[in-house]
Amino acid sequence: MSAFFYSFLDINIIFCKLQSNSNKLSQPIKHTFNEDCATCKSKSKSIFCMLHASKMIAVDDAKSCMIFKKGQIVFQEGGNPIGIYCINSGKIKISHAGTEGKDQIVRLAKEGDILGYRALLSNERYNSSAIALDDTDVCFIPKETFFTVLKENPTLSMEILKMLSIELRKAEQMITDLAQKPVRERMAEALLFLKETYGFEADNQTINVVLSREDIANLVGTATETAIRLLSEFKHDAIVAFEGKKIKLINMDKLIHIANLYN
Amino acid sequence: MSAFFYSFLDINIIFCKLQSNSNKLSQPIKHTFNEDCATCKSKSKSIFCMLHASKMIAVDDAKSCMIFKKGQIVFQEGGNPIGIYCINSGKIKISHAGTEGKDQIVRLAKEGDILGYRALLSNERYNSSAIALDDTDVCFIPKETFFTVLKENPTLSMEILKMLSIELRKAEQMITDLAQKPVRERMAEALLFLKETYGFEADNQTINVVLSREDIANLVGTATETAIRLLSEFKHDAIVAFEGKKIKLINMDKLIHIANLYN
DNA sequence: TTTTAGATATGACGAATATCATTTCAAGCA
DNA sequence: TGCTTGAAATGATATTCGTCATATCTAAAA
Repeated sequence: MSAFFYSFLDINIIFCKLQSNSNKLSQPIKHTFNEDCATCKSKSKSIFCMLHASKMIAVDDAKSCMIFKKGQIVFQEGGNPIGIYCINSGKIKISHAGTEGKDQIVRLAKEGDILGYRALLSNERYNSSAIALDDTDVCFIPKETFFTVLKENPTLSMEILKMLSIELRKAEQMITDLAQKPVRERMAEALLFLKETYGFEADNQTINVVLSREDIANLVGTATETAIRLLSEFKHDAIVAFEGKKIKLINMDKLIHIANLYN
Repeated sequence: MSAFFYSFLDINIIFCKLQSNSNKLSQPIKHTFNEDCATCKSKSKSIFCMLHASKMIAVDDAKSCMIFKKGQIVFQEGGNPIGIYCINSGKIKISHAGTEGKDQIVRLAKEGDILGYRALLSNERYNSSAIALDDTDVCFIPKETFFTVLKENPTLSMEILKMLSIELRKAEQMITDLAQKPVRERMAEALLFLKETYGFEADNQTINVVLSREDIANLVGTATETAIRLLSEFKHDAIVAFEGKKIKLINMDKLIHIANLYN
C-alpha cells in the first residue's frame, strides 16, 4: 500500500525524441551543446518516441540545447513558463518554497525526464524552482512547438496524461506519508528513493548523487539537524556509510524494514 | 506563495455533459435515478461541455446513474477502475490509507467534479477510496466510452491535462505545508478550504458540509484528539462556533491570519 | 601552509503533538 | 423514558522533533 519516495519517479519517460534525420544545428541559448535528436543518447526512452519523423523534425528544429552548471537555476518559482525542458544528462531538483524560507523538494529528475510541463499545461506560473544538482545538459522546446505537437498527437497527449496521473498518485502517497510516518521511516524511504532514482555506482552500494544534508532534510521534510542525526544513527547501526559526500547503503534489508513500506 | 487547502479544489470542472437532445433512459445500476444529460443540473460547468452534440449522445447512451447513501463506498483503494464518476449532486471524500490504519483525505469532491480518472489514465488500481459524505447522485461513464470520447476530442484531453496539472500543483502545496506548517496553521487552512469547497449556508457563516472530527483530523493530517483540541481552542477564541455537527466561521480574518497563507 | 567560510556534527533544551485514559454528550432504539 | 453506543471532549503523560548553541570538519582562498 505504501511507497513514499521509493520508486517515486520510476516513470520510464526518457527523452529520445526521434528517429529524425534532421541535421540542422539548433539555436544556442547561453551555454550550449549541439545534440542532434537523431544522436541523442536519451533516445528510445522518451514520451516523444511515438512521434512521426515529420513531427520529430519540427521538434528538432525548434529546440535549443543548454548547459547548466551545478547549482544553476533552470527555472524559478513564480516565473512564467515559456517551454519545456528535457534532461539529456545530469540531475535536477525541483523544490517548492515554504512559508519560512525553507524549501521542500517535491521531485528529483534525471536523464530522460521532462520538466516544466505542469505549469505550461495549467497555464500558470511555475510553482517550484528547478536547480541543477550536477552539470546538466538540457534540451529546451518552446511552448508553441510543444503545444502544436501535442495537439496533433493524441498518443503523445495520452502519454502525458498517464505521466501526470502517476505523478499525482505519488504526490498523494507522499502526502499520506508526511502526515502519518515518523521522520525515521521517511528518512529510510528517502534513501531507498534516491537509490531507485539515481542508482548505485559500480560498487553496487554508493548512491549515485551528491546532496547536501540540507537537501536531504528538504526531501524528507524535516530539520537539517534531525536529518544529520538520523543519518549518523544509521551509520552507527551499520545501515549506511559515508564516502566523501556520497552515501553507501550497506544494509538494504534493514533500510526497507525501517521504511515500513507495507502494512 | 502558500495555499494549502484554501482553494484546493476550485477547479471549475462541473459536469454538464451536454447540449445533447438524447432522451434515452440510461441503464440503471443498483439504486438509480434517471437524469438525462440535457436536463442535468450540473450542466454548463463540465469539461465535457465542449463536446459536439454527437459525442454527447454517445456519453448519454453509455452512462448509468447511481445513488450512493451517506457513508457508502463509491470505489475502493486497490480495486480496478472500470469508468469515471461524475457527481451530479452530493459530496464525496477521497482518502488514502496509511500504514497504521489511519486515512488521509487527499481530496474533497462536490457536484460537478469527476472522480476515478487518475487510476484510469495511468492504468493502475485505485490508489484511494471514495466515500459519500452525503446522499449523492452520480453518473457513471464506462471506461471504453471515456477513452473513445477522449481520443476523438483533443480539446477534452487538453482540459483533463489542465485539470491534472492543477491537482498536481495543489498536491505539491499540500506536501510543503504538511512538511513545514504546524498543525494549528493547517487546521485554520483546512476550515477555509472547506468553506471554499462547499460554501456557506444561507446564514453566510455555516460551512455547508458535515464531517466527523476524525474526518477533519484526516484532512489536516493530525490525531483526532489534536483536531478536537484545536477546534475547541478556536471556539474559545470566538473564531468558530459549532451548531450541531456543523461549523460556523465567526471570524474569517483571524482564521486567514492563523492560516499564514503568504510569506 | 594558514585562514576563512560553509557544511557537518553534537549537545541541551523546550515546544509541539501523539498517545492513553477517562468522562461527557448526543442520537437512536428498546 | 431510560438504555446503549459511538462520537466528542478533556486531562495526564510520553515522545518526537525542532530550535538554539557550539564545536568540528573540509575545502577553497590567501
